[in-house]
Amino acid sequence: MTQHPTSEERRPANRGPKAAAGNRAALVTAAREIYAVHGLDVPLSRIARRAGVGQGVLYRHFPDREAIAAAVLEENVRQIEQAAAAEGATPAGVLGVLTWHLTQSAAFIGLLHADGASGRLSAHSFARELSERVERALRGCLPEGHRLGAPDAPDDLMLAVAMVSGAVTGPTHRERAHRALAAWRLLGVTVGPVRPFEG
Amino acid sequence: MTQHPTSEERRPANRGPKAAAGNRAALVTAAREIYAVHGLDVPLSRIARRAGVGQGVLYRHFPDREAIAAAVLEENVRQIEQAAAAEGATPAGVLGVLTWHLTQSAAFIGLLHADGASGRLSAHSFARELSERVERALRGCLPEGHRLGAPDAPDDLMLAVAMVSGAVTGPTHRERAHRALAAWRLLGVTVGPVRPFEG
Amino acid sequence: MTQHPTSEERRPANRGPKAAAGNRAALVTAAREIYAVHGLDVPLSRIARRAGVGQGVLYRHFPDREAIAAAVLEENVRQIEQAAAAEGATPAGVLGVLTWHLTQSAAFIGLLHADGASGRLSAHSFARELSERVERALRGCLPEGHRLGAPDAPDDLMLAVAMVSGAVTGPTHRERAHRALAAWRLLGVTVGPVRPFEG
Amino acid sequence: MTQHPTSEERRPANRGPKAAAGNRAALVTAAREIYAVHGLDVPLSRIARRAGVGQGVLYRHFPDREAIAAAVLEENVRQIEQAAAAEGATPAGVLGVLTWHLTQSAAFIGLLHADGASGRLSAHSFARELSERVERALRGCLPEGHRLGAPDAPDDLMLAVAMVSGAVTGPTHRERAHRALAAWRLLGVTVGPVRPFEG
DNA sequence: AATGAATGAGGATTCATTCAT
DNA sequence: GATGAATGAATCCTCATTCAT
Repeated sequence: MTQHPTSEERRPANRGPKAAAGNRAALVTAAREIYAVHGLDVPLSRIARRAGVGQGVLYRHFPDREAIAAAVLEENVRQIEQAAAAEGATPAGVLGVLTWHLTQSAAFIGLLHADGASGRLSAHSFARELSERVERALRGCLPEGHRLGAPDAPDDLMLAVAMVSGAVTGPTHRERAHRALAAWRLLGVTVGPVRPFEG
Repeated sequence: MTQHPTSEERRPANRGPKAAAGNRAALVTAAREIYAVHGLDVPLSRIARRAGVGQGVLYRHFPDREAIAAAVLEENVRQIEQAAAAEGATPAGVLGVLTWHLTQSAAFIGLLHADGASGRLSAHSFARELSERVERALRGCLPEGHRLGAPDAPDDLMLAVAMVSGAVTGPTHRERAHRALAAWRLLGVTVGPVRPFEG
Repeated sequence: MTQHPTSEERRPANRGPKAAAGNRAALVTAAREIYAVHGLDVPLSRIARRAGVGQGVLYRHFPDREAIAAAVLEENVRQIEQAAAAEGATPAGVLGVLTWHLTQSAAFIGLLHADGASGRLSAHSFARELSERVERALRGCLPEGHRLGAPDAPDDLMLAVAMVSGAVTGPTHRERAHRALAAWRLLGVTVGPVRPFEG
Repeated sequence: MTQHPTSEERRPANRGPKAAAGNRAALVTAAREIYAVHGLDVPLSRIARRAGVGQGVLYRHFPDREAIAAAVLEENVRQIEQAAAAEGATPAGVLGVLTWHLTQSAAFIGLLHADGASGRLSAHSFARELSERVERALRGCLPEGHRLGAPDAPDDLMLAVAMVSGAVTGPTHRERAHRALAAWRLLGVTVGPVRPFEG
């Protein structure tokens, strides 16, 4: 993840079989960076180029377009899980991490309203799985029987997350974070600092 | 000089200029139906085919991809405006109409969180315009100085709409409407019947 | 030729059958103006629009793309014939008129090296005809048995014209005229004022 | 996501990366042959087909329409440069090579009157560059201070070349060479054998 | 195991030409 | 006779995917 040039337009030599694991990581990193800026609808060749590997390597590690998206999102989800599992995790803190990821990644936003009629991610089981992992992580750190808002609102936890994800727009990270926080506030939910999880 | 129209083949009937208005309407209808299911990122040829016209007709009526999207969305917005302007309009009623459109059209959902980093619609002025028309319509029928939620949440009206749009997912209309209502309820907002505006 | 708006983007009403002759003239004028600027490879619709008529009118008067080019060029050739037939015509004067047309019209330049392998006009008999009319007009006003340059150079009159046409390039009329005159000078030919024929 | 490659059909053999150089050469050859006959305004797909490669290969090697034209013309220019740089080069000999290329390639003819109002090549810097390389090559082998024709004719070298290029027409190579020689003769310029440069 | 060229289908767009009105 | 909409083939170009090396 560090030994690979991430500036686009690099054409490195074949670094040999040893680089396999590193290549995978480089691809995920490259994909994350590109997805963050351009969304999921990007030529795969661009990801490979930015990762500094050939097209074939991408296909070796990820059988299709969804696989790499899943790998990128998996890292987001994992951080949220780690934040939830950490010593002294608070709901506010975990939601802060979740929110941070929402502001970082257009793809992650998409994940959380995946299964929408036009969702790029819908109809892919990995999206549901990842979404459920987020849900489990969040529930795990909330008080037993916790409910947001009105008592008759069903499934309110992930509903709230989806709602916030709908609010996260804007060109700059700062602006997106601002709107996300405003959204949580509208829901009456307190959210900790918006930041990545750092063990 | 660069075209070799096969001058031998049979041509389907040219239905003549009288068909122009009908064709335009057919294109908008076809686009709406396709957008509703697949979102805005659809081959234009598909729209033309479904409308039962040649590709050229689409380009004649709509100079580019945005133009037809704008035409489709404009109808959604117009209904909301009409609902807001109608005799005896109530906030709940207008929001019901708005919500109905959210449940009908993936494209309309997209409009209301346009300007997201990866938004298909962002960076197109028509999206901003339409979005502002929705805002004006809604504000016009709310009590003076109305605010949703917490008093320090900025710009809360459209923020709430964006949030609800984030919640609208699901394969069936029924399910989408259900989630939209749940979202409004989480925000503490009462919404009238979810239905199209009918003068 | 005068009653028709030549500014592009005009959409006049149907002016009725009486306008037929005027329409033809308007088309030729429009075509000439557009050809002068953009060359022959222009959408026919553009010509019709500039002429202020429908596409169909163009096809009524000119069965194909070549026909309108021929009509435009025919006017150039006619002026040269008139210059040659006029009272007190001199070779230098007629060549001046010819040269003026060369500097005015990319299409006319093309005519005079028509039948080149890639000539847009080649393979169309009208090009040969027009070219021959130019030749007859020029020969008619030269002294009997006149020859340019070396005595063994065959067909030297039209060869010289073709050569000069090859020299006529440049963005401005002034520059093109300058180069045309320089070309004639290289051939040792005296050319009168470069101007249109005015009876 | 926007592509539906028919994953069922048989694919022609992928001849592998080794074919790259050969493909490039095949494309240039195909382009030269087609340009010679039809000029530069040819569908790129035709070139690819004649070269026996897919469309994509053409775009891989040549990013746009100009690039392949430049590659083809560059070879013409290079031969002239080599002829000019060769041991014992004479003006007549170099002009013979130049003339040979004029008779071979409609595209090369076009290059030498590039910047005409409707010239396909004008406004492309590569055309000017190549044209200047021809000029330098010719000047380099002419006697110091050489001038063609009248002493007041400006820029007479390339003017003469342009003039000859205007004269080069005709269906057969023989005829084109004949007219080219006649043109040079009219200018009083002696030209050596019309043939390609062979080191 | 990596490279990156080749393939070709698909989508966007333009325009010659026809023809209902 | 005029209008201008409709048609759709042709061209451009992109990119997912395969595969020789």
